[in-house]
Amino acid sequence: MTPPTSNPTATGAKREAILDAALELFVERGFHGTAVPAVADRAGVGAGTIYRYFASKEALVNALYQQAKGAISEHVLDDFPTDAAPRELLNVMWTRMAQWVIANPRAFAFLELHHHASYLDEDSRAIEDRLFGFARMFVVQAQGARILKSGQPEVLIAIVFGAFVGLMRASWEGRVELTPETLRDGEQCCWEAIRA
Amino acid sequence: MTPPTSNPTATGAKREAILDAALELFVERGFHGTAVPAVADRAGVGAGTIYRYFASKEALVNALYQQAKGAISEHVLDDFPTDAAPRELLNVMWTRMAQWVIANPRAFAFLELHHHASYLDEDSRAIEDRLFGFARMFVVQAQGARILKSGQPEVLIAIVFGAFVGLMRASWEGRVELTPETLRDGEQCCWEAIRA
Amino acid sequence: MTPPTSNPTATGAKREAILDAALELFVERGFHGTAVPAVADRAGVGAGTIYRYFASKEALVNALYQQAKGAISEHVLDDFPTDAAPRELLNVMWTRMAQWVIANPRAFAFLELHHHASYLDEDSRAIEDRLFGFARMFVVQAQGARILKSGQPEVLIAIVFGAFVGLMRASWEGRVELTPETLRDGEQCCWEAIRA
Amino acid sequence: MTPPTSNPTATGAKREAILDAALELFVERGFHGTAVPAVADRAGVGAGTIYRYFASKEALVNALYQQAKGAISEHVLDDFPTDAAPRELLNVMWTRMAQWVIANPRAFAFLELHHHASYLDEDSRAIEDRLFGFARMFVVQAQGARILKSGQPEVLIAIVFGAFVGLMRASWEGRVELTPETLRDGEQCCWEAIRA
DNA sequence: CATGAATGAGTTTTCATTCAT
DNA sequence: TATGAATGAAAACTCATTCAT
Repeated sequence: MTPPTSNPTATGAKREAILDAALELFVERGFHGTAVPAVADRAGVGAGTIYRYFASKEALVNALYQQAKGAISEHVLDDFPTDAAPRELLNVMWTRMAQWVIANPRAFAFLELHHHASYLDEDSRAIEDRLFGFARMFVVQAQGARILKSGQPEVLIAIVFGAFVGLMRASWEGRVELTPETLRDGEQCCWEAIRA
Repeated sequence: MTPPTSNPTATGAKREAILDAALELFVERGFHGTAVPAVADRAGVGAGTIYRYFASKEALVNALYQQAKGAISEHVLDDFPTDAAPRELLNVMWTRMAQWVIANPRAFAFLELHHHASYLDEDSRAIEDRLFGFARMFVVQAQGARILKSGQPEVLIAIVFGAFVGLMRASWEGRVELTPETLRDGEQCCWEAIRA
Repeated sequence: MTPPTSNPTATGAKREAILDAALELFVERGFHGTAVPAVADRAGVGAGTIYRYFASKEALVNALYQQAKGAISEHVLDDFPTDAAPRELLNVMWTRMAQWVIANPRAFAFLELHHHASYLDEDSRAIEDRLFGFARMFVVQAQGARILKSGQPEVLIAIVFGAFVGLMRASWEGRVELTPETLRDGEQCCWEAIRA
Repeated sequence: MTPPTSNPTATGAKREAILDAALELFVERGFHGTAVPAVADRAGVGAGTIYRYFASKEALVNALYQQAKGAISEHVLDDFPTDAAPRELLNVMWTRMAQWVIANPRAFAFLELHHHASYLDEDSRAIEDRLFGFARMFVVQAQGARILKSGQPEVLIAIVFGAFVGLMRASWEGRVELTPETLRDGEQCCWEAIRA
């Protein structure tokens, strides 16, 4: 009667519980600082169960990384208004990134903390940073139109993304509150940082 | 002839070698991912020797943290031209920070990676972020004088520091080259980001 | 139509598949080196199914041992020509043993490798070695008739069985080929080894 | 004062204790049936200590195998009277093998039980069986001189070595006592088994 | 002072066995 | 009856720390 996909204990429930628990603990204590049985405990499963879903602790962290990186990219780039003006493009990207971070704060923290870690495998590294690629394309266009400052496009991108991350970190650490105004102000700062 | 306590290369040589080795390894592999004997090997000392200088692995990482945080603060704030105009203050801070990071790239990476880690002790957390405090003071003053954008001063600070870190990370990861022009451009972006 | 208990392929098919798979794996990797799920995989049954036929992994290895030991004894001793001359008795025993080993090479290897293992239970140990008992009886008789060398009968038996096993091992390891001539020559050697 | 080599706790004492303990346990319970901490307990060292001397459990079993195989070969072949008559050659080989087995019963059992095991590495397999090579050479010579039976030399060798192993196993299992007479009788049986 | 061999607690991982389906 | 997902006890192995030299 109940469709299988709506059953909360359906296929994948344990896998999700493990991923959730691992995300929390890897953010709190780091990869090497987190013992597999601790993940199992928090997920409410036996220690051996983790190895039915992930070949190793490394496979688990990589699955988490690829999932999170894919999810933020998809959220930001889905139906992206490619033809909009640069100011509007910044607004869309900034707003969508902020939405995703607010909805998935731990996943964002996880991505930041595990960026370029030695236990990430080739697949994780190979996930081209689609956000970066997109951003670069638009920056180059807008530089051509003299709308943005000239110079290496990577510098402008590093500044905007850096500022975004700085704001998110300030929020985790309780130094600023992420209100709509704060976000809008931050976005405007970034626009003025890069416009010609 | 030379009194042992006054010979800087003799007395502190091993301690320095241990700190250097630990800095490298903690950046490469993280705190929990680095074995104490590995630090000893890279430092060229016996494993037991580390415990003559540091009570524990945690004490070592905290010493490193406090040393690095103190060093960058001192480099930036020493003889700080408190009375200069806001644009000049940003220039001094940005330039000195960049100088220190270029001279101590691993130490800066270490500070970024180990920020707020669970194994940092009270002393490490208690190092008030003097840079932050200074910056906040000037931002508030300049906001009062309508030179900077209004709003929470922490937002402006998060944006500028975030952009700085973003630029440094882009440099480690080879996406931008840290030339004097790049740095000057980045600084100018930040100024335009925050000025009223 | 066919009563289930009399259908040899239906009723015992899974049990046989499990025994066959276990025989292969125990020979390849040893008892402790073989995982129960690996046996299930090779047998083409579920892991839980094994426990419907055998109470434990130990029960499985013991069933295998007793089956193999019983089978070789039966093959050799069935309708044994008790009254034949010693030379003829050796021929019958040697020939039948060789037949069985050629037909059941893995079972013979299994018996050799698991002889006196700590996980064999009392029943397995208690299977009096009927071949041994028979052989001893004939050796003692033939010694009495001055046809075989005098001395402890167990020495002669150990030599003949040892030589037989040596030949079989040389065959597994590819050092000799088990042709009818080879077997006949080996038998003749053994006869000359023990005759008075 | 005391020369280091005569100090019972000198270099290697722990390594020897580990090898001895492992030899006993591998014979009693097999490779996979023996836990590393059990070896450590019996050797009177900490579990971690084993890994200071051997890279892994596999490295330990291989060291043991190579040591034992080398020792028996050396004992038998050292100063071998190459020019003696075949009957004398058999006597020397048989007697020396028996001496070594009586002095090192567990090591011989170990070699028999771990022969061709899957966890032996290339080096262990590569130890050419020098005894075999020697024996084959003499058998071929003696066959040329019509002193031994003709046919594949490997068959005669398999029979003699098989008989020897059979006798040793009968002794471990308490079926025969290894007196000088028993050994001499066994040797004579083997001679009559193979002579032309 | 400096060392590095030694250790046992803790880590990742495997596996015999159970049990809900 | 048959299954295979789940498990926890136990395996191999690592490493922070100590201490005899």
